[in-house]
Amino acid sequence: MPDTTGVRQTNMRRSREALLAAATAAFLDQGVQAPVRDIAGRAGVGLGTLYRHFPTRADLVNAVYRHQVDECTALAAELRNPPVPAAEALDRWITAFVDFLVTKHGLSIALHSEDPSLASLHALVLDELVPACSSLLVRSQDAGEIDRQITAFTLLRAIGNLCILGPGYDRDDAKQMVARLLAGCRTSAATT
Amino acid sequence: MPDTTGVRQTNMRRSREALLAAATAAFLDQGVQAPVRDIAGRAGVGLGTLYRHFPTRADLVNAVYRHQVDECTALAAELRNPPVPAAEALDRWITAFVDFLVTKHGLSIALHSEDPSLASLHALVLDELVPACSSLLVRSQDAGEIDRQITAFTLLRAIGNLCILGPGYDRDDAKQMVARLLAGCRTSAATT
Amino acid sequence: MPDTTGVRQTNMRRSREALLAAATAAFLDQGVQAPVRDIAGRAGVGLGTLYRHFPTRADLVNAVYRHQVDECTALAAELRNPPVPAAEALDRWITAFVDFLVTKHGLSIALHSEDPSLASLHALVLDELVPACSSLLVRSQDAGEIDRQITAFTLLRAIGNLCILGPGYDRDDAKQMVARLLAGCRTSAATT
Amino acid sequence: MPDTTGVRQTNMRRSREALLAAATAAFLDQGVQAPVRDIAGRAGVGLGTLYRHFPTRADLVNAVYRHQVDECTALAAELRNPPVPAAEALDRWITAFVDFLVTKHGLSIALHSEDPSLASLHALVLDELVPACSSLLVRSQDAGEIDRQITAFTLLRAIGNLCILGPGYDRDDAKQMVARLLAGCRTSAATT
DNA sequence: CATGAATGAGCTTTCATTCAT
DNA sequence: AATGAATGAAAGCTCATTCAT
Repeated sequence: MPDTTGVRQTNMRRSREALLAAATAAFLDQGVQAPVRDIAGRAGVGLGTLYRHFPTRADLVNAVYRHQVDECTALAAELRNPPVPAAEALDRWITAFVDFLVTKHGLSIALHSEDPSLASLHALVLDELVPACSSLLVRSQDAGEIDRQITAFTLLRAIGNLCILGPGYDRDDAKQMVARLLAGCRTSAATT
Repeated sequence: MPDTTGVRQTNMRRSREALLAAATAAFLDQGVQAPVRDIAGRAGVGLGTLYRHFPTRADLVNAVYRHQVDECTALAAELRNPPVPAAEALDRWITAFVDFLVTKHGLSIALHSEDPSLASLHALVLDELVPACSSLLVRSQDAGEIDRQITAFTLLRAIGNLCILGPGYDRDDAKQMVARLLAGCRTSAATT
Repeated sequence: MPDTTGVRQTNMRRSREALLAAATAAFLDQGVQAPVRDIAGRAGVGLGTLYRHFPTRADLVNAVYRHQVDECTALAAELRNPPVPAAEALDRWITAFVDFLVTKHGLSIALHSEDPSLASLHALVLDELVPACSSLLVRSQDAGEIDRQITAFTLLRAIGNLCILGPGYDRDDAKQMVARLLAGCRTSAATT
Repeated sequence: MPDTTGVRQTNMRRSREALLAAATAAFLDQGVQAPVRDIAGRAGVGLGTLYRHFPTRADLVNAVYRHQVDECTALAAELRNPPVPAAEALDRWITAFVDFLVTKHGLSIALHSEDPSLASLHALVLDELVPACSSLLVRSQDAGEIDRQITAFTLLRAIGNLCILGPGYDRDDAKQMVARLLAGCRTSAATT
């Protein structure tokens, strides 16, 4: 009996990744509501295969966005490593975060869905992204550069919102708006 | 046979309004995806009646939000009447707009739906709200208070986005974020 | 506006009854597991109609068997009316009950399904048939004809079991076996 | 290259037996409808192995119950050996049979399934259990103790039915009912 | 005009069965 | 021979839409 485990795992991985890619694309095209059949179809696999890898729709949705969130977190870790000035570090992370959001804007949209199957996605963001942002934010606040009123969660949420694109409101608009929001969060700016 | 035309028209109007109210409420509770049956049910009319008044779902959705948009525009007109200083006028209009959005936040959500049946809703906003905002915005820009880069459309869109609420991000958070965004739009603020 | 309520109710009733008949037949042919689609098909109505009348599968199943159980109970009431001797009354009721069971033997089968959707069916039997039987049984026991150890529930259950037919075991076999079981329940008979 | 035939056969046998045990357990827990995957899982073997040993579901079902039927037959043979009085021999065999049925009550249930894949199971019972019972039954009938009308098949079937347990109807109830049925089969008892 | 019963396409999910490894 | 990943045909159920009354 030859050991075929490696090969099989490779094939499974291939299926899994095809499904993730298909789902990502489908969510972008049709929203998070995209029928699983379509996703399986795009991925070139059967329905059963989809369900083997992602037993419930929520599992698939989460996997897709966890992937994206993970990339975000990793990005944050990288940016935290070199000891850059607090303000610049926060700026750069947010810039990267926004870049990420507007590129794979499925996330922004998904984050606002009322769909109960996305409940855990919100938790994910809370658990991963908020701390990542918080560490940099607090440093900026300690340096007296950002208003202490701002919380990482609210900031992320607002940025997430600003990155929901649409006709006539593109990536550059979103980036500009985020930059202006940040400017308004600096201690020098007057608030309501 | 008595002429019942008047009565009929009254009844139709009543149905129409009941449906609009029901749809507004339903979209708030369950999102724009609310089942038509629920809406008819809330309105206390039959399904056929709903379909008579709003042959397509888009018709209903638009009607609902046109109503809300109209209220917005009226509000803008009122605010434009007294010759207040440019900056204050803009501030107050936006404050009112935000108040409106976060109260009937169905609009914010609907504005970002990918649903093709909402295409005309976007046009509506363009045609009504953008001019309303623009008049005040331009005055502020002429007074050198707001950066000339800002367009009414982008600003409205960004504000609309910031007003998408969610758990942990409530009306006050949205208001604060909008205020900070506005602060960041002032000429004194540094931008990216 | 003509009052069409009566007509509509008639049509609904027709659908309902077609569904009940179809379900009864389907349960007989294919067991209680018969697909709802098949039942709707047999009834000549759409799936939605089935769900309108019987929102859950359990509702349908119960409706079908409640009908049968009700007939049983009515039968019992009739038999109780004339003041016949205790032993004869019990005999006749059980004879009728058996007749009923072996004719519409869907009931016997359904009663033994482990399907959780049939939980309420069991309750139904308990609530309706057990008392019906019990009244006659107790009279026989008071007359010293039936062993006091026997309970109505156990007796019904046993009879129900004996009436599960199969190839080589037909109605007459079941009737004979029930008669012998009853004979064994008389006080004169020796027990284990 | 060593001769691995023996080892292989041992492994196959092991798989087979694991599958039989697993299926027996599964049928008990979940009924004869238990998913094949579950059975393979319980047995700790792959799905392919299950299909190799039992190409059709009927094969598996039959194998499981043949095993149980065989135990029954063996039991019968044992009981037939010592020359006990006819009545007692029959009593004891039936007692044992009932004990067996109510313990591994999967059999009783399976015997009444309408599933066509169980057709051959009925034949099995006919071929093995009926003769076993018949030999003892006839002796009792020859001794004038049991009514000549009774056939082994009908008796077995009736007993099998009485042994279908359920909530409120346990082993002891079944045993009592069987005893009473037997009592009713004695020549002294009056029948319908 | 209004009603709501009926329809059936479409969705998620399960599971028997096949077959490459 | 054994494995289990993949397949796809159902099944239960929802809901937009039609249309007889």
